[in-house]
Amino acid sequence: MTSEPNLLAVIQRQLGELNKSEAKVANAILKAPEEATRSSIASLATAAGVSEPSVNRFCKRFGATGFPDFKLQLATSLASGVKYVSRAVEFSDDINTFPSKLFDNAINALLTAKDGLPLKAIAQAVDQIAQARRVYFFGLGTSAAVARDAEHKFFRFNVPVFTHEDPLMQRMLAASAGVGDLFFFISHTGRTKVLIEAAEIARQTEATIVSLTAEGSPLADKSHCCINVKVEEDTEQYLPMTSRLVQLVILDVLATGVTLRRGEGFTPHLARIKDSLKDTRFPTS
Amino acid sequence: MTSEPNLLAVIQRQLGELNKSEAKVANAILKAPEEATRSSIASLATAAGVSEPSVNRFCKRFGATGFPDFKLQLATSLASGVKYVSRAVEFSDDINTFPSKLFDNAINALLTAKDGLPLKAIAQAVDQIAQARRVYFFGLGTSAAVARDAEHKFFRFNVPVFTHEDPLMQRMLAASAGVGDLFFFISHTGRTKVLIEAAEIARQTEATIVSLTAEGSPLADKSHCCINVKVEEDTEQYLPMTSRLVQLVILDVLATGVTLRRGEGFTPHLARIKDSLKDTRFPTS
DNA sequence: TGATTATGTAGTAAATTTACAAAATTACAA
DNA sequence: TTGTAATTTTGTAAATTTACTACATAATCA
Repeated sequence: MTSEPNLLAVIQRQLGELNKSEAKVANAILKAPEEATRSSIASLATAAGVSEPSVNRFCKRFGATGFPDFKLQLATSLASGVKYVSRAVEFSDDINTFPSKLFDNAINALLTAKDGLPLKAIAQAVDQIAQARRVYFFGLGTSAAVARDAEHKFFRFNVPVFTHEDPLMQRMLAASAGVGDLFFFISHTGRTKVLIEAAEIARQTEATIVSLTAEGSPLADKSHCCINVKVEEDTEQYLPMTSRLVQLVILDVLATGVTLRRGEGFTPHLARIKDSLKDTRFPTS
Repeated sequence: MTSEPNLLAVIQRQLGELNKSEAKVANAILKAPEEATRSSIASLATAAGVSEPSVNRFCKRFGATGFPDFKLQLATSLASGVKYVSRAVEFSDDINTFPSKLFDNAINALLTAKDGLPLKAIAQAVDQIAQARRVYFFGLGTSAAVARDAEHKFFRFNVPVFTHEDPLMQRMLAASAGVGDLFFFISHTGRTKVLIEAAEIARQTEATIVSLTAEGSPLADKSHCCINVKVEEDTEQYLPMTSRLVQLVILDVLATGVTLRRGEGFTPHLARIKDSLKDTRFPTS
């Protein structure tokens, strides 16, 4: 059963090849798709100005087993695409509206990213990280925080990691790199000059270069392996919030990938690290 | 009509408060959600081992007008991208399964957080940050990265911010605090000793203490204003990934809230900061 | 004009909902 | 505890709505 991702588009496309009454039904649905999912075959027939069997035949024509099945497909199709519309925060917003807008945008970004996940690049990056002797996470500005986060994560997963926010340190480390070193660059835009320069320098060594950045950016060009993050700038007014969230989750994916490669025997190690933090905390009552 | 983004999660959450037969229906649906959207009330009743009206009552309990409406909502919810309630990564997972699991968990966490957003505390925190002379963001471990992120964010929004990862610096700054100082503590567990100690020290001054942490934790007790993050530890194997994402979005909410308070006249300032970064980047072709 | 296709009518079957009664559970008093 | 009344939960059966099928009529085309 191939559930069509965009049923409305299919209906639209076939409009010309439909019978008169089928076209009427099509138009009625196109005019108010949401409503169509909620109405009975009788009311839709009335709305379209045709008989009930015509509606039924229309449904079967589009691959459904009947009217209820069609409604289901339509609802599914409507939901998959435009569920979370990105909504920009406006100055007229108040406490009841803007927080959920921001959450919706974040959720939307993750959903979009999940759909277009570059699995091949991720798998490759996992391989390379797992094999690396040392991993350097480099980022600047907000991406520095992401790099710092990656450091924490991978450190727990027993990968020898280093982070530096200082561009000069980044250059020097890049210059002195060798086989087994992996440089992981994180950048929202992929156009930050000093970061690209560091990547260039590293590229001249035997080191591996992986980046988490925008597709087709200068930084992506310099990398052996680039994990593309789909960037939707529209809603990002002044801070790349949503793309940063996506970056964090992707780093989590990478860390998890590395752990899975280690296999089940690695679990005690994680437990030990978790235990080591126990004494720094107040016990749960 | 508030169409629930993740109906399955809602059902899962309410499982405990359901009647016996309602719970049977819930389990049958959770076990095979896709199938449920395609079956009749009769077959679902049989599958759950209850009568048809019980299924109908179940549907109404969850805000639907009846069984067909419920199926529609369920289908919509399933299509919106988040397939399952919360799925732990297992060692048998491969590249095709675990990345989407992690994304699903992240999305779920944000959806859940969005539902139970402590708007009052957030509004209060926005007020306090907007009025503060200085804001210190303190966190340790993974929360330090979140604090660092907050620094970047609020800095852009022209709030005088400081971050320190060093517990000793945190104590000293806390000790020398005065009126107009705001300490913002970030902690996943709210039980990190050194952080709580810093909060205690700050509490003895005239400073304001805000925390982003777990409800009812020792850290929350020390705060004038606590923004609770609902923590779902179940899926968090060794890293508090999802709660960190929630923290980040909430910080974004706070920063946005502060900006909105500033009013429209503040926009040029943001544009200027954005411009100042222009020369550090390669232009878009 | 005959053949073919399209559409509607009416009846039937299926699915859903409602009303009500039986069963189970709970609360409370002896 | 134990029994009883009140309340809630659940199921049965009937009513209603909804969807489908078979067939007849209308429209279209060769």
